[in-house]
Amino acid sequence: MINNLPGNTVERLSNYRRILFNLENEEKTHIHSHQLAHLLRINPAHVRRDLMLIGFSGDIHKGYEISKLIKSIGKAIDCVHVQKVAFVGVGDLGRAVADFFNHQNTKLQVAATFRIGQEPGLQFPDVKCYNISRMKEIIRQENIELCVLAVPHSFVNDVSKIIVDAGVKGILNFTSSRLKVPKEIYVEHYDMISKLEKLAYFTNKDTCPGI
Amino acid sequence: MINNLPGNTVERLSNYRRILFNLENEEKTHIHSHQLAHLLRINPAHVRRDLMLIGFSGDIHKGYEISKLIKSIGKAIDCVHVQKVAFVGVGDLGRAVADFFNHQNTKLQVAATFRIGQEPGLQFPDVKCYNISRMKEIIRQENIELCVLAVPHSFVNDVSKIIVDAGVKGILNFTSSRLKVPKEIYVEHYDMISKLEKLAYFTNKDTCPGI
DNA sequence: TAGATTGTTAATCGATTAACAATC
DNA sequence: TAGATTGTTAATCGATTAACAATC
Repeated sequence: MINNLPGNTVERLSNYRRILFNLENEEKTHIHSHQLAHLLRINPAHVRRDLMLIGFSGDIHKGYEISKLIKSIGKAIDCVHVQKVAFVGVGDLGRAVADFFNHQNTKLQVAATFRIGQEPGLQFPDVKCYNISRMKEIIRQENIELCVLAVPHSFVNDVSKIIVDAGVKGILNFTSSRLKVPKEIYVEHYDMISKLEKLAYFTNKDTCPGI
Repeated sequence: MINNLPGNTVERLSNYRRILFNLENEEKTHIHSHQLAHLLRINPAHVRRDLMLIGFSGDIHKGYEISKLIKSIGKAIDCVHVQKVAFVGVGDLGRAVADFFNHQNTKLQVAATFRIGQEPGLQFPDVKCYNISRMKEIIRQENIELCVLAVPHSFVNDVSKIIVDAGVKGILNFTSSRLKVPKEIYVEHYDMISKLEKLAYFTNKDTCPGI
């Protein structure tokens, strides 16, 4: 891993890789910075700069070699060991993510989903769904390190406490609450309510009576 | 509405308001910039600057008056009419969002959820769930303007075409695909895969062998 | 009054983009 | 060669934060 990458660069590298996987399946071997940029709706200079940060070089005529770039991104952002992810209360939205991780050969793997107050079952192919009462046990047993958390407001404190006690290191937080967790736990917060209100604002601002 | 607010400010105003609703329920009447900032883990200057942008003034001793601030945020970011939202393929994750909008008195309202290939039912209290085959019909009938989209990769193009044809103005896109929609449709993209890979990176970078 | 907070400008910080020499 | 692309620096842009006069 390369230690000092900005968060936004890491996200973009992840995006590049996902697109490169697809291109590889289409038998493409090389891609230019402006082509990759176009696919992601970003600036070509951005692509070149990000690849510069991970020390990857392209050919001035052919562009970047796709298979090597995929490996190079892996060396930059992936950990050597596989890391397991759990979805807590997320429901259907996690399915596409689980499909991607568990079929592409990545270092992340969706190991379990949990839900509140409902009989568990096999929610997605290859991923077991448990009742939330078994969460601590399963997280420890499976050595799960990352959680996507999306339980109702009234459960947030109890559930996040269990998650942290079980040894999870990072949480992607879809609840509208700020989590009270130790500062060594990395939390990424996503608030769908404020994103929807923002969306509403921008779809309205030219038509609604303004100031 | 105030027409030239930066997107980040709109998001923060939405967050302020949500917190203010809670404080109002606790019978609080006033709050200082540093208190609001603390609750959101941001800088007090940020709060004051955002409120300056919407032309709201506080009392130098008591701080900001909560009920008036809530109204003022509404005037700044809400449209005069109620806007309806649909969740397409989102599943359980939408529940907390639906609960919030449909119980707090906001200008957004979750009017329907759709799912692929499963018998529909009443998924959340007060929100009907339909099979996706009825989507165009229902969106038109209910005059739904915003969609949260989270269907599997292979459905994205067809479903987003239907959504746009039905007249939706904004899409919160949780699929990993960039949508091909007319440019007057406002799209906000959220990519859970890259967020998880970023989370993995930051939880690992100090312990994994680095460069 | 002394002390604290607001409103607002200016400084800082970081991320994005433009520019261009080097290269083939 | 002429033209195109890379790698990299410098400029730009926007967002955040510091600072402080004004106020009560």
